[in-house]
Amino acid sequence: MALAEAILVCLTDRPMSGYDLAKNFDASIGFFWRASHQQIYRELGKLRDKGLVESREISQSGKPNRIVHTITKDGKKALNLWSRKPNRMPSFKDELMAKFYALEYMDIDALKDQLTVRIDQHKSKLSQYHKIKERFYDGKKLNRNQIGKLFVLEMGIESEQTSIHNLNTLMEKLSDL
Amino acid sequence: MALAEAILVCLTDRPMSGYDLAKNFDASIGFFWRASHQQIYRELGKLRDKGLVESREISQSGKPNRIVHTITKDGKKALNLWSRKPNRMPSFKDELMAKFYALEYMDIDALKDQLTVRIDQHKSKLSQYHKIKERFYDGKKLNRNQIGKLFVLEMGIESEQTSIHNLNTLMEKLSDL
DNA sequence: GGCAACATGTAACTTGTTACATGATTCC
DNA sequence: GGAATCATGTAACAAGTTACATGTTGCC
Repeated sequence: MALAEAILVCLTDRPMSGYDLAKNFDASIGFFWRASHQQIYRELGKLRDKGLVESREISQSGKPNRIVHTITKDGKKALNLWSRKPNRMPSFKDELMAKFYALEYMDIDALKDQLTVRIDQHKSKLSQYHKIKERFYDGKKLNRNQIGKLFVLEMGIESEQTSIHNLNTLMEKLSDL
Repeated sequence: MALAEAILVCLTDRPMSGYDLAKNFDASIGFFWRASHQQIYRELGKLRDKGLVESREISQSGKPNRIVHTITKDGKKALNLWSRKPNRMPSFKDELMAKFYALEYMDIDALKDQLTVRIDQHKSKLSQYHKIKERFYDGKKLNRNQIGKLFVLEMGIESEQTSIHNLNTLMEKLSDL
């Protein structure tokens, strides 16, 4: 159910096309929700059927036409309703960590390479978050919606830093083996 | 694909029934992989078909019979192969955090209650991890398999602590709003 | 000429969730 | 008498992944 809400949440910011949403998921809400463009297009269809978003096509010369989706009043009501419902356990899945659970059967050098890759990914996320913070939040007057995003962004920064630290420790331990 | 491997990883410890696995997922590997018992039973059927586990029924008086699954040589080979493959991006989904992304439309008091629930869940995870550490790892001689598990467990402890800290901060910010 | 970005989608498949179903034993 | 634990499963549905499909503009 919650992909629908994640999309609605994004659309409270501004009307967006499926393509915009897919990129937006990677850039901002992607810290706590991921979705591929196929999923997003499918879900947008359902949201339109339920009247939670309104879609209109915008002609563009050269490029293909965009279909821009706007959240409706019913969509906003749905968000408020959702806010009062209890949450599912956050889902978290990490293959790399699972591999450490059977170290005896693993190729240790391969794991080290994979750790390096993972650490780099977290570093690039971290610098991305820092850039977003500087650009859109630091020293700006913020409304309630923006403040919520800033809170989550700051948590994202903390949690990326912790991940990098923990993975570096793991790498050292693996090397000392 | 990786649920199969998560199950195999658990079975490197000792042969287990579907029921054992479901509980084990919650207690230990659950930090980085979750699965319901329905998923586990379905996947065990596939693993048996591929010859990666062997299953035999054990009669019990009173209780229903258990079907105990043991990892085979092919299963161990599959794990080693897996260890050399690159990992997917870890998947992470959190409804509660998503809600902060559209604060304007949310019921703030409801969110505070949900934050309290979440913090308690992390606290109970943390104390569970501490107990496991004391009981099975502290002051013990460990083989390579156990060392890997300890590494991950220590990461789990760190990351629960960070979560609790971050969520408390979030709660304060929400109250100051 | 080739690749990336823009832009939307379908089809087939695998995973994950929810609800249902059975039935004994133990504890309160 | 009722709930929890032990133990295994099916069926239906929702969510997520992978591969395919199309066609333009702009950059190197």
